[in-house]
Amino acid sequence: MSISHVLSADDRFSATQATHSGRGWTTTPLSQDRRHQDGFGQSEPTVRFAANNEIYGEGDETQSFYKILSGVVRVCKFLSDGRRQIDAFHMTGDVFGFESGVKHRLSAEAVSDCAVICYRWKGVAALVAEDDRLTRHLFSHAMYCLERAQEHSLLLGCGNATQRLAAFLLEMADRNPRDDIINLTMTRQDIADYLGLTVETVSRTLSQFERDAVIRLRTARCIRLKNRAALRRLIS
Amino acid sequence: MSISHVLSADDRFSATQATHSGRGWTTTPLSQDRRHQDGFGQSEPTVRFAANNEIYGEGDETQSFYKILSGVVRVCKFLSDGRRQIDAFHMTGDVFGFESGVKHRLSAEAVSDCAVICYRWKGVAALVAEDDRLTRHLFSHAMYCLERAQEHSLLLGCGNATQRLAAFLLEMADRNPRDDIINLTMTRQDIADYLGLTVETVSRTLSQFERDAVIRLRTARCIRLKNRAALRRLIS
DNA sequence: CGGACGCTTGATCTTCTTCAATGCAAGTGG
DNA sequence: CCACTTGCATTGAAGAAGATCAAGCGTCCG
Repeated sequence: MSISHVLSADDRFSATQATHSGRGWTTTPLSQDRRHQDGFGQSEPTVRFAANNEIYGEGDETQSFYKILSGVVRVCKFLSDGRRQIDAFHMTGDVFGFESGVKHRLSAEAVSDCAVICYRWKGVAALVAEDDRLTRHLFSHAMYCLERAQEHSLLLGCGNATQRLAAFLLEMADRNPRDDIINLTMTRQDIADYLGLTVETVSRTLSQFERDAVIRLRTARCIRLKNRAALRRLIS
Repeated sequence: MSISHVLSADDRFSATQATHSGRGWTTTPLSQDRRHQDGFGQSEPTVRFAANNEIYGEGDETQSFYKILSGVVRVCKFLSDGRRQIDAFHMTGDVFGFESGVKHRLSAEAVSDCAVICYRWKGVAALVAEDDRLTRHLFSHAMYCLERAQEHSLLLGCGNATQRLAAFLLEMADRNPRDDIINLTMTRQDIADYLGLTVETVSRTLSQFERDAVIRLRTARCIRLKNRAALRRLIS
């Protein structure tokens, strides 16, 4: 336990604390309702964020990184012309906000109501100096993030709208392999900003998938995969 | 020295070994003409690759990672339909081929004739276990690569052709800040595959930059930046 | 010299974006 | 309970950016 559990995706805290009680969400980082003993020599606060609230902003100091207990988070960058690129979606068990610089290069926002553990730290150097075992964990995590970032580049560089959405659906299905039902927490706009497309194109492409009997749109946010193989064939 | 120099971009070996003597390049990983004492407890071979030769391929075992003494390397992925996405270009001093998995997920090829130091290893775990100081270096390196991968995603997701090329030129200029002259080692096709465009669009956009007096194309591969500010304004 | 290769340029076609309208479900207030 | 608002999603029509197809051009090198 102690340190190593920080980065393991499926520790027991995720399960026990995931249940949140109705309303009562806070709009700014407060409401620490329970503290974890986490091997950092101090207890770590659980913080809740309401949907669409900022967890940290571009330029904020990197005083903490986070682990999701429940909910979905988007990490994104805002451009001067108002557009937005979403770098990644993070779900229960994921660690995010872990950057080596003094300031965050990206923002993080709650897609849905969220509960996260907030790990305070004093920069990579300090952390690494005091604990080699943790270093190794964070290291693996960095390499994992790197792989995912590369895959994302690949998708954006090579794929057309159809391929991007196929890849996106498979990615979401992998995250939550409960039969073939995907519960999208994010809006079409979020998906568009993640895939470098427009809302309209996302919507049209999903509709086309449904006409082709590849998926079933039970509701806009609840999708049933009817033909995974067809999706895989699209990206190949 | 010893370990830390492995990942420092500007160590003295880069300079002394960069001079290669005309022809005589090998087509496969051989020709170790000098060995470095590198703190790994064994000497590290210098290997040379001729332009367009493969350094490692997708699916090859990750037995080594590399540091460039001279030349340019592209790290890329080939798609089933014959297309190619270039993930990154690496130049003198850069480390590449460093992956945590058992097999390489990408290929690496020499863009120009290259000389690289080849560091053999037995996986991240083993390396990390035996040397904490090295771990920290590799860790920083991973975080640096992650940042660059994220920037690349951002570019591919949000930018149009003009913005992608502007960013590319500035990136190249930063790498080799010798006045305002950029010596591109790579072909237009390489650039296109890096930016998710076609050769024609790359060529047209560069021509447009020249018409707008933003750059001067002294030759196809030698570009003079006449108005850096204008390029920066394009990406903003 | 001539062929190969890489680069540029033009004309056309496709795909995605943009603009605009409509639909649809949830929440609110009279 | 029903009108009304509001936010998100879908759909259509028009436009633009980039891809594709097709020549040409320059340069390097045998």
